[in-house]
Amino acid sequence: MVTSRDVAQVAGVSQATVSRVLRDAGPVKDETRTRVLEAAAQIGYQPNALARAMRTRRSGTVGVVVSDLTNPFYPGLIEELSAELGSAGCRMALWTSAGPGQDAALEAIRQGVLDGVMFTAATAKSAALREAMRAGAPAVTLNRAMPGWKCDQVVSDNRVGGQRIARYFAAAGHERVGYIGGPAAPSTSADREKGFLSGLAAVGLSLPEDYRRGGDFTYRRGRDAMRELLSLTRPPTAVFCVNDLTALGALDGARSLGRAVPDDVWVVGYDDIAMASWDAFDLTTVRQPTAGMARIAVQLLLSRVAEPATAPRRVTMPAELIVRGSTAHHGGDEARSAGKPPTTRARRPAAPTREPRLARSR
Amino acid sequence: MVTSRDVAQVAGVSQATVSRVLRDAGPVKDETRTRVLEAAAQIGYQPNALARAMRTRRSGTVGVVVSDLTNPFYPGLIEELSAELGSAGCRMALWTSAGPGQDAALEAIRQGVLDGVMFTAATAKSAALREAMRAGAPAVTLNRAMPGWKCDQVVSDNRVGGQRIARYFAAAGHERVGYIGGPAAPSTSADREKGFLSGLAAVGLSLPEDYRRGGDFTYRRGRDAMRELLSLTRPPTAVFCVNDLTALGALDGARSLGRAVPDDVWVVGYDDIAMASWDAFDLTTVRQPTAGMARIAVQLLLSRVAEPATAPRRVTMPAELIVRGSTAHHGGDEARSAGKPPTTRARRPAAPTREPRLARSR
DNA sequence: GGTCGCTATGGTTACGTAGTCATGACTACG
DNA sequence: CGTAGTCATGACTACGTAACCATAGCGACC
Repeated sequence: MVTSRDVAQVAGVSQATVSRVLRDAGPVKDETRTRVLEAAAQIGYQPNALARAMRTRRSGTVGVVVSDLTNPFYPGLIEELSAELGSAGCRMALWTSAGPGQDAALEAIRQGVLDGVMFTAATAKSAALREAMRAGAPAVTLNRAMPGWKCDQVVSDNRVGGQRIARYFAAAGHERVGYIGGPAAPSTSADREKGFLSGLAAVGLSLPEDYRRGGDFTYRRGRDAMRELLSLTRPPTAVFCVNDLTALGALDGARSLGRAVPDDVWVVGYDDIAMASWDAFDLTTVRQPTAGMARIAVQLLLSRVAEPATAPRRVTMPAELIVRGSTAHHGGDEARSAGKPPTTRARRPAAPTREPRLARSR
Repeated sequence: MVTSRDVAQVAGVSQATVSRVLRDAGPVKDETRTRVLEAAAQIGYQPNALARAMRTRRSGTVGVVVSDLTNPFYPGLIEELSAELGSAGCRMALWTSAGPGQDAALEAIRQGVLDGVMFTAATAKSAALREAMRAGAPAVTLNRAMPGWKCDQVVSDNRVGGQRIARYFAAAGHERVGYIGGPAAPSTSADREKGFLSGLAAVGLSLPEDYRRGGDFTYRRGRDAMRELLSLTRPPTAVFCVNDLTALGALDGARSLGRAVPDDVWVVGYDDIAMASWDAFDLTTVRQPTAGMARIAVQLLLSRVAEPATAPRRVTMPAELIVRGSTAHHGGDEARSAGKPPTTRARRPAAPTREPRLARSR
């Protein structure tokens, strides 16, 4: 291994000067600087990050704990986090919270290998987050609001997102609306549900227990829950699903019972994962600004690494309703008479993606 | 921070003894051991991984470079890698090869923060892999065969996988078969294509240029390519897609033209991603043993970390044809006459997943 | 012309651990 | 009972870097 001492020897200076040059810290004569840099390049010197980390107590690595990579929302988020961290000169260590991932991340914090942690799956019961904060590690929850927790938080406005969908349903004249939810603990599902309920209440609609199903963010549960809803004697005509994966299952559940979407029932999801825009689904959904959320999460975390004592911050970003073919022509007779082959689902040729509240198609 | 010296002081021993106890190395009296362990627990000692890494030249972190997280095959693989690495006591640092990810991983190697690297997106042009090996870092390519490269390699048998599909098509009586491929560089697409072609040749079938489309592993390209194929005057009756994502696009492309799957055209993918078994797709595909591949990749990498001089190894694992509803009732009139509502795709109620070569339904 | 202050640099140490070497206590054996 | 060998432990150092402190050189100012 080639060390800064080797560089010093080649350049004819001391190791201290090499360190100064490479960190661009302290006064160095221009001529000396170039001599050192040339020597470093010549012998292929790369600073040892471990030694540097030990000395500075800064590892340059950020931990990310993600709940479930099989939900495509998270891979997208990770890609953006990875890009942001990379451009900030940081590495990313990844754990999945399934299994011992949370504890492994916590262990890494305690062992000093992480400058901070990002939790994308935190709930009020998260022992790992609590312990991480107790250990004094900078921590950010991403996509999770943690009321009362003294950590930085980045979320999109799930409550408003849910409200919008309620208004969207109501504006289209739906009276029997259904809801397929998620686990109780995550703030995402809780907030979306609260927003949806309050939005319904605001327009004079209610959500009977019959029209309300629990879920677990998965395709399978969405499919089964939708089948249950559509098997009711008076099934809902519009169903909001707590996330896209659930909604995709709901779509398939509806089709498996021979119901047409959107003609017989509207389906709306949440997240705008890539698949939502696929032809097979063409799902109306709410898009979270994941790129912006990732960028802000990284900013918050790194600023807290630099300045640990700042007061906890919460950033809430707006969400956007994306209208596609799984809604919007309620009772659309023009679609049924379009003369399409029987094996093709009726679908609007192009879906507008703006002005959600005005999107009613008749 | 609490150090091993603090533990030593509390336990009334030297720091060296604390180190011996915690690494379980060297002779230590039982009584001393318990005293040290109690002291460590009492003051909440956690060894500093950075200092340990610097001393041992072993960071306990493995780098993973993945090409494209939006292809669900990779999240699945990562989850399994994460679990395997975790149970081996290693951390995982993740980069995406899009953007500067490859170089960032290489930099991490040179800076000594990684014990080794896993490349899931390597091609013959991979500068990062070449440089990593030149730097002497243990490296494993996962899901990529690199003929002539002196690195450990873990792949499934993509050639045999392609051959099986050719035989499967031929056994069902298909004479006009199509192929939607992938980029030329990755061994996965190249081997699947070679296998498919040789399999066709073995049963006396050929693949005309018209029936052969290039691709890029994406849904969109699969959809567009399928539309092109089905717009031919004599379109293929069975299409093999180089991966599932392409095949899902192909399914939607076929439907968008009003063609029924599998009645008008069979579609087969490769990877068996979670979505392939969804009702909306019900895709016949080839399953790679990802869990086993991940386990072996970790084994190979860690064994090379321990013993860098061993000869490069390549492990090829078998792939398995999974038959679902996107194939298997070629010309199935019973499906067309099933009386389902026009907006629902015809589909077999339950798909057998075994005995591929005998699966023809008439 | 002496002192102050600034620049440029080198010597040295510390980060927390693992490993090397030395040493004392104790056991076994002739 | 002396010695060889083993066990148990402590003192010390090195890993590669950053940071602290000292110092030499030099110009400016009174």
